[in-house]
Amino acid sequence: MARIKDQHKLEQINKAACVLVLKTGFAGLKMADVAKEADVAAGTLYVYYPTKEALINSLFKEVKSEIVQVLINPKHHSLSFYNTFQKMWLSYFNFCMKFPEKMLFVEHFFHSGLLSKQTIDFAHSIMEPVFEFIKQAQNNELIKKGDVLIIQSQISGPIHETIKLILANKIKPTKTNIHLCFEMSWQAIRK
Amino acid sequence: MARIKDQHKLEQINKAACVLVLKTGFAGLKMADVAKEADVAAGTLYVYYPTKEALINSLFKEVKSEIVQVLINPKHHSLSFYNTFQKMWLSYFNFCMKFPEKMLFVEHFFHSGLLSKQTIDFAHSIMEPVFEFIKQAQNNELIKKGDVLIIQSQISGPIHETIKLILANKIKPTKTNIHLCFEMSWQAIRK
DNA sequence: AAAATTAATGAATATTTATTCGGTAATAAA
DNA sequence: TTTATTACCGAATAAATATTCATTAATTTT
Repeated sequence: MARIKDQHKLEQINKAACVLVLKTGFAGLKMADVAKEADVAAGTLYVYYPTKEALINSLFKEVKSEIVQVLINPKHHSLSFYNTFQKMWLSYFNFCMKFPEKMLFVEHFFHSGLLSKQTIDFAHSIMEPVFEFIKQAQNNELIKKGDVLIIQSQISGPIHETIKLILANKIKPTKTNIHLCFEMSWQAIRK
Repeated sequence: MARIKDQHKLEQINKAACVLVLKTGFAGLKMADVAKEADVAAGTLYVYYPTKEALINSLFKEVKSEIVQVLINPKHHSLSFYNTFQKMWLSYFNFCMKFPEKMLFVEHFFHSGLLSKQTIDFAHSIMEPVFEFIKQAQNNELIKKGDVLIIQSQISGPIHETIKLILANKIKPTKTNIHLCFEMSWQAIRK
């Protein structure tokens, strides 16, 4: 009956927005630039999102979901905790290396004041399975007790900082460096 | 011969900028808002800084210097490495708790693309004494070998994430939580 | 193939925000 | 006390940026 929206175009827009956040920081995120990078007209952005704020919130949710999916890979759940943790850690590290713009996008916007409360709550709730995974390990006396959020920050914090240093060309993503980063996180959380 | 600049007013402006970054994120940093928060006229900002970019760069350098001064307190240098490290860690943690706007300001802007290369280089060079401290401990076989930047990211990363969680009211800054955070970092870096 | 529907366009417009500047007020030197 | 100098003000302006909308192009249905 009518022309339908081009899903590919939406992906182009989302990717463009992520890439630009990485390149220019999110203070520099301009709708005109997003349109140019996505190779669409400025007006087209408003076919998919009513406002810039909506674009950012929607994109944030999508990327955050993608990250959680990277973390909770059912394929890794049959293994021992250490092995599952190791796979999880590596998956996330590799994801960040492959799509630094996505990691930075989420990092930058999370505490930016630009996201709606609804979006923030969504971000926390979607992480529940990950927290459950940590809690179970605590109950089995495999890792330290305490608030799961603090445990988690000991894992994600160093990864993020390390990736940033790699992006800034201050360190190289060598096997040695990556292994050191993982090993330290493991020593941090283990009993 | 003439009226002189009011140092206090400059401090007001700097503090206002930091506070607003914390409140609204730095994408929302507007010169008019800074002026209002600092209780000065918009034009006054341009007495102290030629542009918004200059304001941000100057402020960044100032706050980063302040942070480094917190880290390298000569009073702590006579102690054992563990004790010095502990004091250092606590000083920094307390600083972040007391002035979260400063920590977040530096965090946010460091990878924002808004800082000049000169400012970024300054930030790295000023950290040298801290890196030296870490290297010495490595030579004395007290902590793990490897790139000092990776060691450092294992310490600052969790602190930053934890402070952010506290600010977001997701966890409380109890003795237990703070101690857990410290203990994990120590276990991460120790030999 | 024609009609109907809506995606897509991009120049024009609205809005927001950085910056300027003529005037005023405060302070230091003469 | 007078004069010189400059901080300070804030409304006006300039610049940057988000958003609209009349039009066109593409796609689906009949």
